[in-house]
Order: sequence, then structure tokens, then C-alpha cells
Amino acid sequence: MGIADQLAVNPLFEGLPSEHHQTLARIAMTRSYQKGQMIFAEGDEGTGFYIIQSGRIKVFKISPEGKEQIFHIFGPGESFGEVAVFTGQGFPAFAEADAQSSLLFFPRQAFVALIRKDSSLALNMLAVLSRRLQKFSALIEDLSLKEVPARLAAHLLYLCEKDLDANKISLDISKGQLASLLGTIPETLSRIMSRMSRQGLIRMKGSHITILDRQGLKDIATEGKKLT
Amino acid sequence: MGIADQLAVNPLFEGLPSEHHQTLARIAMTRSYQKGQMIFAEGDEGTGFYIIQSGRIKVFKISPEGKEQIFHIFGPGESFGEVAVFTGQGFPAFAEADAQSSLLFFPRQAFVALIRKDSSLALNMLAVLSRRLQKFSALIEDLSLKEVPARLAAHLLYLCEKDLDANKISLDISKGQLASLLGTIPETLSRIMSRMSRQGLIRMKGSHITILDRQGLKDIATEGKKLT
DNA sequence: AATGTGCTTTGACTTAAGTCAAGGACAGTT
DNA sequence: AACTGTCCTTGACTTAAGTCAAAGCACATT
Repeated sequence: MGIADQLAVNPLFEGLPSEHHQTLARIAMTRSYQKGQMIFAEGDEGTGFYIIQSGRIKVFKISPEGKEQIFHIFGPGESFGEVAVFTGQGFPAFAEADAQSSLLFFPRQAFVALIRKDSSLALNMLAVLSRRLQKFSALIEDLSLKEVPARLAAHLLYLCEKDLDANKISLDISKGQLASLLGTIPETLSRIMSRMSRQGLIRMKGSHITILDRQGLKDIATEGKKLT
Repeated sequence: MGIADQLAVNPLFEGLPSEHHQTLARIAMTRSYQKGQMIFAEGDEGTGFYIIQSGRIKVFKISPEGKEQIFHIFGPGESFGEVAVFTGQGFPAFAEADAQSSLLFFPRQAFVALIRKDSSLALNMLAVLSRRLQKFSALIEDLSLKEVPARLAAHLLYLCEKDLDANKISLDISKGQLASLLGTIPETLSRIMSRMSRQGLIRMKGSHITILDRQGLKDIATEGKKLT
């Protein structure tokens, strides 16, 4: 499948006339990254943004003490780094390949020129950024208003909806990374997961989790219900 | 000054041809709110967005236990509620007038139609949302990676840069609200402020704060330096 | 099968920050 | 000046979650 065809099914570009997909394919550059390789650092000049063809990208920040907060883990079809394109300032976070990844890079100037010409593209981009803003709102809400068990419960329910695989979840990231995504540390996550197991809310087998009591998790996620 | 002239100096609309300012002025509706009056609730359908003419608007979320996290306090010239316009979903948070306020309301359909026609408007909107995303990133970073003294120190330095009034800050919001903005509670904020006073970092007199040791605050805000 | 390396779990302890409850301070009103 | 309500501060206590350290597992490699 050519690049233009990939772009045609991307939320950012869907609904655009296909000659625009051609144009976009022409300005895009393919870049490959090894697992662990850095794509950009916080503060780097935002010369363009990326779409993931394959692999997985982690966007995060680091505290002076070295603790990391993962903002998002992006997979194929998703884009990142757009913010810097429109603010004209540097990237606001770090991005690193979490697995061998292949990315499409869209240089800033060329992309802005295209957006100027095609307002549908602009509206798609507005939708993507707005949705991200919503996600961030949810994360802020969770971090400041909820405790770790609630965040974990919400995340598990989210995963299981996404995979819609009945009640079985298989984590595709390490538990350490999940901890960072939830704004906590591995030890705390581990303890809370075993509490949940003990209470019969979930069953855990390595990276395989089964949800046993969906309502119980919901109560912890949304009501102020406590985990004993 | 007419509405069109106000719009011309707004970051969202600057650089647009003045006939567009006229059009925008025509689709905008003026709405007034009393202090404490709700503008929209989380989940309400996003039928449009707002620009503040005068007054102050608080955007926030509430936990099941009633604790509130303020996301942002917006003042004259700033806009809010845009996200729902582009996601098509409901508003992701609550908005309430923090003082008697006069707002301009832009209905969704009319505004999207306009954006479709004028790509400069789209780019301005992208810039506004991108900057908000950056702010949110910073807030997430603070909430998960820093403790309250660091957040407070950073906020004080930010206020004093904004007002650029040497080292004097006068809080225009209550300390309770500041606490919520920093993701904590009034008691904790109060204790930390008095610790900062005792250490000679700031002087406090009601809602008047003087920064005595800028470097000391910076160390607490960015380095992992502790407040004894 | 044995070794090693990198997760994950568990335990004992510390600490930041929240809760609850009681006073103070202050501004506006009568 | 006394009153009232609101906001702010302080103290004693509780608790969630982080730190440090030691096993335990699991998987890949030799």
C-alpha cells in the first residue's frame, strides 16, 4: 500500500480529495527508529510533526529527580508533535520509540502551506487537537481529584472497551510503564493490583488481566468508593 | 468600541480581513452572567464557544466528593469552550462566572462555516488550541511530578513575570481558588506559604505578596530543592 | 539445565498532604 | 462600634502513596 493510501484512511486526512493525499505523500519523509531511540527532546525546535506507520511511540516528561510521567503512548495511525507546529515554540515533551518504529515526518512549512489551502484539513486537525485536549482534561482530573485505585480501575475499563474482547485484557506495555501512565510508581501499582485481585475484582496472570467484577471497578473509578 | 473592533485585536481573529470581523460580529451574541452563575456544565452539548468581553470565568471539574480542580481562570479577550465545537461531543468541564461577566457567544454552525472559508482563522484557532495543550502539559507535569511547594513557587514566579511589577504580586483570586488551581486545598497552601515566609522567600500581607528571594523560589520550582 | 538481566512483588518505613475542628482576621452592614 | 458572614490560618491527627531494600519470577542466551 502506497503512502497516499495510508494517509487516506488517517483521521487527519480522511475526507480530503485524493490529489491532496498525493501532495501529502510527496512532502512526507519516512524515518525509522530503534527501540529506545529519541525522536525529539523537550525544547527542541518543532520543525514538523509525525504520523506512526508502525511501532509505538512514548511521549513523556521527566522530573529533576528522574521520575517520568508518560503523557501518551501512540500507536500506528496516530500523530504526535503537532502542537509545536502551530505554536512555533519548541516541543513541550520528550518522544521516544518504545519499539522499532517507522514514522512519516511532515515538515512544518510545507504542511502549514497545505492547511492554508485546504480548510477541511484544518478542521480535521482541529478535531484531533480538540480530542487530545479532552484526554488531557481527563488526565488532569484524574491526577488531581482521584487516587490511584480509581485511575487504575478507569484505565482497565477503558482498555477492555477498546479491545472489546469480553473481559480479557492483555497489557501491551510493561507494568512499570502503566504505572508512569497513571502517574504513580511500579510498587504502588503492584500493591493496588493485588488488592484488587484479593477482592475478586480482577484476576491477574502476568500481563493478562481478566475483569471479574465490572460494576465493582466502575464504582471505584467513578463513585468515591474505596478499595479496602 | 464596536464588537468588530474588539474582535480585530483578539488573538483568534487578528490578521483577518476586516470584513470577516464584521461577519463575526454579526454571528456573535452577547450574554451576561452574574457572579456564581453557571455558563455550561460538563457533558452539556457544545453548541458554540465564548469570548470574554469583561469579567472572569472559571473552568473546572468536580470530584464525586465535591473537591474541585480549577483548570483555568480566563479573563477579558480569552476564549473558552472551543474544544466541544470541534469534537462534536459535550463540554468536558464546567464553566462558571467568577465575577459579573459579559461574554460573546459564537454558535457552532456559523463559526465552522466561517472557518471553512478562511484558513487564517483556522490557523489562528490551531495556534490557540496548541497553546492550551502546552499549558495542560505543564499542569499534568506539575501535578504528577512536582509537589505543592514547587507548584506554588512556579506559579508565583509566573504571576510576577506577567505583572512584571518588580517583585510585588497582588492575587486577584482568593487563596482558596489558588489552592484549587494548584491542585491542593486551602489548608495546605496556607501552611506552605507560611513556611515560605518563615524562610524569607516571600513576604505576605493579605492578598499582597512580595518576592524576596527569586532564586530561592526558582530552585524550589525547577530543581528538586526542598522547602524545610 | 544453568546463568544472568530486567521486570515485578513484598515488606518495613517515611513523608507529603489531606481531614477535622477550632480560632482569627477582615470587610461590609446595620 | 458591634455584628455577621466569609475566608484564612493553625493544630492534632490520619492516610495514601512514595522510598529503600530484598526477594522472587520469567524469559532469553549460552
